[in-house]
Amino acid sequence: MSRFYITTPIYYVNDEAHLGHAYTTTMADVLTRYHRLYGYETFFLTGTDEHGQKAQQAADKKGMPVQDYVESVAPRFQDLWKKMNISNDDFVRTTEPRHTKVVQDVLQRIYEAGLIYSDSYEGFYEVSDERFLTDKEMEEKGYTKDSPEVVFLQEKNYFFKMSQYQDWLIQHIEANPNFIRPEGRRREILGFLKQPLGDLCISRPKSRMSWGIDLPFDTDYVCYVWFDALLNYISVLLDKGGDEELNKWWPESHHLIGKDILMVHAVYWPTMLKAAGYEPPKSLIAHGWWLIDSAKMSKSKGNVIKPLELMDRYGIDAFKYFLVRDMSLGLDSNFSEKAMVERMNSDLANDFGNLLNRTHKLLVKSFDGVVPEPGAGGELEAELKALGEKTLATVKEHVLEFKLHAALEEVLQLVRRANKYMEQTEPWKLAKTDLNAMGTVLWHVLEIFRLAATLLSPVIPGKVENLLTQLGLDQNNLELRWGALPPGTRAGEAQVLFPRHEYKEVTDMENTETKPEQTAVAEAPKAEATAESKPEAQAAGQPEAAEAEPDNLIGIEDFAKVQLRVAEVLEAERVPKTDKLLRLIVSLGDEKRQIVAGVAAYYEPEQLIGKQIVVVANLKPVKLRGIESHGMLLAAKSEGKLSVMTPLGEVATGAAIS
RNA sequence: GGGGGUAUAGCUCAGCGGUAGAGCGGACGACUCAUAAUCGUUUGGUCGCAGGUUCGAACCCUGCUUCCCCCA
Repeated sequence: MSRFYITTPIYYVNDEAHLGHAYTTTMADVLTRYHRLYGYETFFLTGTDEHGQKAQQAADKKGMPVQDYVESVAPRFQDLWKKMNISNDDFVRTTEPRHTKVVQDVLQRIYEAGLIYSDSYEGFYEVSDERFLTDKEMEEKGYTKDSPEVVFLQEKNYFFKMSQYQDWLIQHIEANPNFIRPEGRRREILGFLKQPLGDLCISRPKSRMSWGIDLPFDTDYVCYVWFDALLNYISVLLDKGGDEELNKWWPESHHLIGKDILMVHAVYWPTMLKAAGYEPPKSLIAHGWWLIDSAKMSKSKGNVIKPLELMDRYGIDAFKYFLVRDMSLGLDSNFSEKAMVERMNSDLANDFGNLLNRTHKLLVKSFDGVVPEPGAGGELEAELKALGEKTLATVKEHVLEFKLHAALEEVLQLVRRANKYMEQTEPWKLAKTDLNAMGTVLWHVLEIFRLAATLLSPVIPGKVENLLTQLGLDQNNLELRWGALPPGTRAGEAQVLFPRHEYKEVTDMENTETKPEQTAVAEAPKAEATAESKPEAQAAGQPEAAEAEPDNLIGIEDFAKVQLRVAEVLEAERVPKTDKLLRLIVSLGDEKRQIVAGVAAYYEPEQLIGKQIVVVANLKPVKLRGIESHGMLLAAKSEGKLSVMTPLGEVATGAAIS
């Protein structure tokens, strides 16, 4: 039996899941489901990377042991994949003994083979980035030896003799054209390997960073996170069944990764495996990024698309369909909600869903919902059969080359052909003249639909289940051959499979329409610096309030509309290219919020971190510089000075203010 | 500074030596079984710029430029 082993990167446990994570995992899932459909034995692995400084820092900030912290956040990814109906076979966490054990075994083995040596290094170390900087980087980042961001360190470390595998690696890449895909990425790596390859530092002294896997030969050190993380791809297999299990899957192993981590997968990883006595994986597939307004998606730009929100609004299957359909392998794609809605409407609602709906109605009206026996059929029907069979073959070709977007387009062509066929034959007219002919038409339309549904089932498994019910079929009817639709089955209730969605573009017009709140909020960056009268004006929603009549007194009920709460600032950073805005992540005790505040001219980000502040909690979210701001902080301003409001004594974060 | 990718219709992309393509969008028409759907017709491009090779270049070569990635 053919096999297929696919992995996603293990995601950093501290990261909040975003579109990129959802995309990679969805692609891996869809590829796995296709291979299953084609009869492959499959293994699909994903997981979380839980070691390293960032997890440690996050735990410290919360004042909890790092292991506890990791336990608390690790389920976030698992829950998301469950919600997204992802069919991974296993979920590995790098803090699990089954993983750490293998990492130590491999380290020990490489060490004993004389492939690890110790050396000392000195230089400036950037704390936030966990790495040493070159002189030039120091200069570029504007650091001096006294900068708080860097410390001068001299330390001994362990190095893996990666350099000695350079020639072997070049040869391997050249001899295996499909090892790195797409082709452009392969050339990139080969270009990189023209320069001498260095050795790889694989240790971190515990004095500096202790959250990691101990080096078995020197317990004063922990293992470098990448070395640790990469081994997940084999640790699960080795733990499960030793070399036998590994040998079963490894020859058919594929790593699906983002282009940003290609270097470690194409250079570190094969050489590590080689040193440990294993073969490189069969292939690396590097995909592009989802760009938003052509900018890289990043937390600091605040343009992080939250997959959960979009899924709730548009449905999981439609969302996955869009992701798979709209990115071509290897290239970056622009994400826009508009493009997504258009894609879902035209492909899924209009072409695919509506085909089922119109056929179902005809079937019920003229055949009491029972799938008719097809007649012999003529040229048109022969053409449909030929197209169906061609589509089966082409889709499989595309899938085996990881070209899922092309595969989906192929299926949609088949669906469009079926809609056209109905216009050509007009079965609603045949209902009055020739029921046999109508039956032949309906059977052919339904057979195309069944075939298309089968070929889409890896992408929209939930909806396919629904549509099978509507047609009175089940999973066994998802056969990959023309003609498998059994006449005589009785259809179930009709339902709209994919509803159409309207996309409302947020235009300037609309912004002005909702003037009372919107205008006020939109000016928040300026306003916050002069925030005194803000809450009242906004909560009341009264433009008049801003005009400040002499006796603009309000009742207690007006004040009660404003929810003021105590928040703790967890993170703060400047919004790039602005001199007034800070982006804050605050805790309200039970939830986290992102707030953009116009206080950068008065406060350094560090001054606010850890402080308790007062925020308006029930303010409508608004985007400032493309960053969502959910709430605003209170500050007093006088004579060009500004002071952020803070409670006089210690109170619980999230406490209500009245 | 070096390496690599990318640039084709309003949008998303395919084509990679032989008369510029698809889907979406726009316009017009047809139909009415259907989710303002579907079907047909149509609109629409000095293929980033400038040179070169060739009988012939979107495609090969050289040099620029845009955006992006990697390395230093």
